[in-house]
Amino acid sequence: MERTLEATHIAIGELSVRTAVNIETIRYYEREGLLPKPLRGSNGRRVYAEADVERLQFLRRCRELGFSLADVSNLMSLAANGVATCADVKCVVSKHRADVRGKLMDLQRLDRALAAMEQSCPGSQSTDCPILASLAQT
Amino acid sequence: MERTLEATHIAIGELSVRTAVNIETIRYYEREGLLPKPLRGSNGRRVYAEADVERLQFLRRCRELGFSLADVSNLMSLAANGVATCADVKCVVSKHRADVRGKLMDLQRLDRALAAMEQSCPGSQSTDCPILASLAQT
DNA sequence: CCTAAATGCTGTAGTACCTACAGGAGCAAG
DNA sequence: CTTGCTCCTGTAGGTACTACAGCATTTAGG
Repeated sequence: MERTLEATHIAIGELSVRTAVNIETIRYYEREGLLPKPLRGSNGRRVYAEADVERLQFLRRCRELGFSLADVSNLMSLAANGVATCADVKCVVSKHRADVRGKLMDLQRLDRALAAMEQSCPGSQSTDCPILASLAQT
Repeated sequence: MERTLEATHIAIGELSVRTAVNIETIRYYEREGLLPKPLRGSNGRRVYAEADVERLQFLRRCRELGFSLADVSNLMSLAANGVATCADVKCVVSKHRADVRGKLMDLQRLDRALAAMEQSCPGSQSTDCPILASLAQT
């Protein structure tokens, strides 16, 4: 359990803890090409370096912001080669935000409709429910 | 093409048109047990009745309100036996609405975060993007 | 009457993003 | 030496559809 200055032999379990990403998910990202195939120790186990921690943290933050894996892949290559302009990056973000706002409005409509239903129903022991009636309306 | 008074020989295509539900989706609902297995004509094709139109419309309306298929199944059996109380139905609706409101708040947080990112970025030809910087923050 | 288009059938696979095993190997501590 | 932990591969499941492939039948037009 020695890890002093040269901490560049990171096992998948430690990577998982340090990034708060599930081990199975890490392997999944590798299969999907979002993380590079790591080196393997003589026992066949994956060996990571600090750079992998940073890459995976980037990935996790993107996912928390709701970006698709395709978007994340996109953003990563933009970040990687250093050729990306602000305009390129902002475009990805704006598209995603438009998507989020669309979903937001859908959910707001939904919430209003459900609120109306809730209000219409006394929640009593009656077997004649206005909610069912409105769902069954011919 | 005769369909005058006794219109109780409905083909799946007509059911699809009348309910605005995809044919493949209708067959999927049947497989999942949300629609009863219909009669079959001598040619093996599905034959529906008016009651099926109503059931499928009920189903579609529930889906439009974002209920899961499990919830819909639940609501349908509540509606079917006539033993359901308002309280039972309202409980399903309220749970779902709580779920929707949860997602709504998640999306609002997301939108705020994305808006902040968008504002931080000039969208210029600069290759030093504040969005990438914030995503890569160590 | 014949043919072409439309409709229907079953069964399988793909979508997005993981998560959860099964069944096995290797290594360290007690 | 045994127990327990971590790790490995490969596969299946969940959600709600959608999209074929490959075939049979029905209907409309000429």
